[in-house]
Amino acid sequence: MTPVSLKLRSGSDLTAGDIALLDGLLVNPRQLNAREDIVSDGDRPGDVRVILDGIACRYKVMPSGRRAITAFLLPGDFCDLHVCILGRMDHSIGTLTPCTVADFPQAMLDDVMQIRPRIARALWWATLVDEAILREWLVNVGQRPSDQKLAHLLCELRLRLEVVGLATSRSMKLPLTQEELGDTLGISSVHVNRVFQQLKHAGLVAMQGRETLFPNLPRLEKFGEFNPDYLHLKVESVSVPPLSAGARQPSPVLPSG
Amino acid sequence: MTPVSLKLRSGSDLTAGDIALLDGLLVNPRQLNAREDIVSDGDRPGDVRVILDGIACRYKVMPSGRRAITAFLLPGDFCDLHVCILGRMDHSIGTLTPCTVADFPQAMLDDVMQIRPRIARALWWATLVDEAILREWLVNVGQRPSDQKLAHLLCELRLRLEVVGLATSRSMKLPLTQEELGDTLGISSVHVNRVFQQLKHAGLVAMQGRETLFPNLPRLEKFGEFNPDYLHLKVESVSVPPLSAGARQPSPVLPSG
DNA sequence: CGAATTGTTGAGCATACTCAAGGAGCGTGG
DNA sequence: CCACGCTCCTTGAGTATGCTCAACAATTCG
Repeated sequence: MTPVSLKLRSGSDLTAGDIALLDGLLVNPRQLNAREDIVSDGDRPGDVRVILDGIACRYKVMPSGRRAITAFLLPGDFCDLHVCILGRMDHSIGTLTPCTVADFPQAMLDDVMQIRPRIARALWWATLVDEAILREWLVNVGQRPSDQKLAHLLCELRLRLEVVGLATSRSMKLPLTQEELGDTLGISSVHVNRVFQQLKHAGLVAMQGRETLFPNLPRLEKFGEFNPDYLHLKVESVSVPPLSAGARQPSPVLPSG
Repeated sequence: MTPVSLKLRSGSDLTAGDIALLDGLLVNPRQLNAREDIVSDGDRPGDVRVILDGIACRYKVMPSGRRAITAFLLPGDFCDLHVCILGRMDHSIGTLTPCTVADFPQAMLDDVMQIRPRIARALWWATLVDEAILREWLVNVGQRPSDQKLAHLLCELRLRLEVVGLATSRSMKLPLTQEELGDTLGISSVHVNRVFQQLKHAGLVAMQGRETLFPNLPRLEKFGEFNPDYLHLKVESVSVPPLSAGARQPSPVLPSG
């Protein structure tokens, strides 16, 4: 079973037949090095790329030369489902680690979506979850102080990796540099470093070689205000008790008119 | 013609018949006051809501009580197309100004998407553009200094309003408070005020009553690093290289008939 | 006209940035 | 096996951007 079906199963209802069909349609698997583009800004790719192994990212390059990372693509994620409609890429996708990538031929995609409504629905679901993640990142990056931003991002990555079998509630292997985390959170790599140390000193994370350890995941999730609802997983969250809205200041947001 | 078809026509190819059908399916139009919720976090709404007039927003409320605005919904925008699949709202939608809202019955939606592939495609397009806007906001909020953030947001709103006939290249009527702009950009309302004044003094924007004027739109767009490509409008703008004649049409994703 | 909301300004402070230098880890080649 | 070079991490110092608090002015709306 590929990470694709692992992932889609986590949020939708696919039968064994659906899964076999899906996995069989992934063609032309290939290895890419770290720091290679899978799809570049302005491309009009024909087929849809899927990540089978490794970590990639969506990114935009600012006029200043700074890179803004807008998504992490983990095993099982689709790179550019949307390009079939929008035509041209408005951002690039590049590998962060060495990756295995496969293609999902666009013609097959059209057929499958007609013939297997459950699969069409599962792909819709994946697209919409990507959008929900974007909303959550926007909130994270826009509104929280850096220590909470980092905590939140670590929690999300851990859970998404767990879905595809690459993390546990205790640890994950996260081969990202502090600069990449900074490009994601909109803070400098120097500041990522300092904030990371704060989290370590607070006992919220630890490092063991290249493994990131979570000595106290509930506390980390509470600190990062991480509520996994936005990932829309079927499996009710393992580790997370509902975020007690321990509202520090229950000020109204939309005053009743 | 409703703003819905105005908007969808700007990015996809709808026939007069499609448009008449779409507009006819909007039922139960109603007036809402400013600062009312259209859909609330956790809801499982049945039908899809559409904004016909006024400005609404998606927002999340942080544990601190702070409101994070993740999208503006302008006339012609769909509120919650995605809920059909994801089930539960992971954020709220509320009016910012008095609004006219109508419903698009979910059953109709399913039918129409099967029978009219062009409409299905247009709705897909709208969803994907929403996602592209989110990516751009993430970059804007995460990476740019406040003055550029504000400039960029103003440019986007102006263009989106122009699409539905509510702005020109000279001016727009934007009834948002500085606090709302701050909740969107992740900066305080006080700072919005100061930055706004900088833009005015620089001659990039001006106010005339409630109209926002653009004395030098190209300069504002340059300053805000605004490149409209991410809105994926058909009307080709500035920097977009020409589509080669006889360009291959991207194949449809949903059944064509 | 009065109440409420929104916009404006100042002062002091906190968060996060830049620049810069040094250290640790790792792969490569002599 | 060690030396080298590269990348990444770490730390310090000075600075800047943006925040909070607070007061007041202007505008809107009932």
